[in-house]
Amino acid sequence: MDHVDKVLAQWRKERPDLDVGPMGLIGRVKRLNLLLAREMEKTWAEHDLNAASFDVLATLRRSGSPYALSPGDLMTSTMVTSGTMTNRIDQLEKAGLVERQQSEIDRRSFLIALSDTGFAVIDGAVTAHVATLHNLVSGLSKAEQDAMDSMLRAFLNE
Amino acid sequence: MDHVDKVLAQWRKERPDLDVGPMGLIGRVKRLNLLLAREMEKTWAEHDLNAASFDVLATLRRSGSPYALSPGDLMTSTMVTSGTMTNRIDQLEKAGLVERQQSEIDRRSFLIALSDTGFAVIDGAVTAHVATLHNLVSGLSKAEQDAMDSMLRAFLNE
DNA sequence: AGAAACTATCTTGATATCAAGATAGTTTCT
DNA sequence: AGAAACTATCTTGATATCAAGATAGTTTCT
Repeated sequence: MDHVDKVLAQWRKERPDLDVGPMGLIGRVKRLNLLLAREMEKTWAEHDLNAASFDVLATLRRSGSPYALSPGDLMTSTMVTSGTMTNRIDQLEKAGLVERQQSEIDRRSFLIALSDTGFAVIDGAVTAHVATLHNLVSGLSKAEQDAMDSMLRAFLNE
Repeated sequence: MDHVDKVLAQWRKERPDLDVGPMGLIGRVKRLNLLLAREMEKTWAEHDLNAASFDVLATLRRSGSPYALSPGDLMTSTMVTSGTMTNRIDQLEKAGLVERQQSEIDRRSFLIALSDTGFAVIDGAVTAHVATLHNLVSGLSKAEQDAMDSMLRAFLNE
């Protein structure tokens, strides 16, 4: 009888006309997401990063050499708006983790490149982050993890 | 080969030393949550509500007659801070959906009560919301839904 | 060549949230 | 009774985000 079960019980009493079954599943997805986000934040904080800055640095790092993308590419990958991306880049630049490089061919555009410090920071943070992820899924067997992943895929592609 | 698979492929190339398996599962939980949240927002918007206001009104409605709780109780149920709750209540009061009632016994405290309009609005919104939830899970069979719910429970209780 | 349409990025103003602290009232202890 | 500790709620100041629009530069079309 967790929090979600209590909510369902309340609705069944107050609104017996509704079939609230799917609310349990969807409520648990939300809670799991929240729990996972909180745990991951802790690891990032140990490297002086947060969800936003980790997101940008990791996108640059995994894009491979020369570890540079345009703000537009970063917006697409991270699914934030242009205003948000400008703000994120400003802060990362101020912290010395990335630098803006003017494009030679199109003077409207920039490349956002990892600095040497930025590269070192994100490499350390990713290593720790992956270790945290292993911890987070350790309560499920490998088979359960695979089953859950398959179902999530099915859910996402419907 | 969805977005998450592409991210994993990039990491495997750039950081072959890391076992990024769990990143797929956790990344899909995040994306599913985002997708679900977006769909639910649409239904709420049709009733002039958003996640925050639906959250508060639904908590009051399912608490049963007399549909009134203290700000402290609402904070616990909805997991937001006191400043956030004050702001939410201010707006709901301005919209005429709830009213603040001074407690007779403890003059520090209030009860936040659904107004008649508030009751009608949340009852209509919940009915539509539950229909949306049924739509969202319709891609999975009943058996799959149950299996996924069990695994989410296991994950949450570890 | 020059106008119109398009593109890349940044700026502005508004919103929801949080952390920390303020305020007002209540309970406990001596 | 009065002080100390506690409680319930609100206020303040800071942050990240978004939507809309501004700015500067590029491409396409005639």
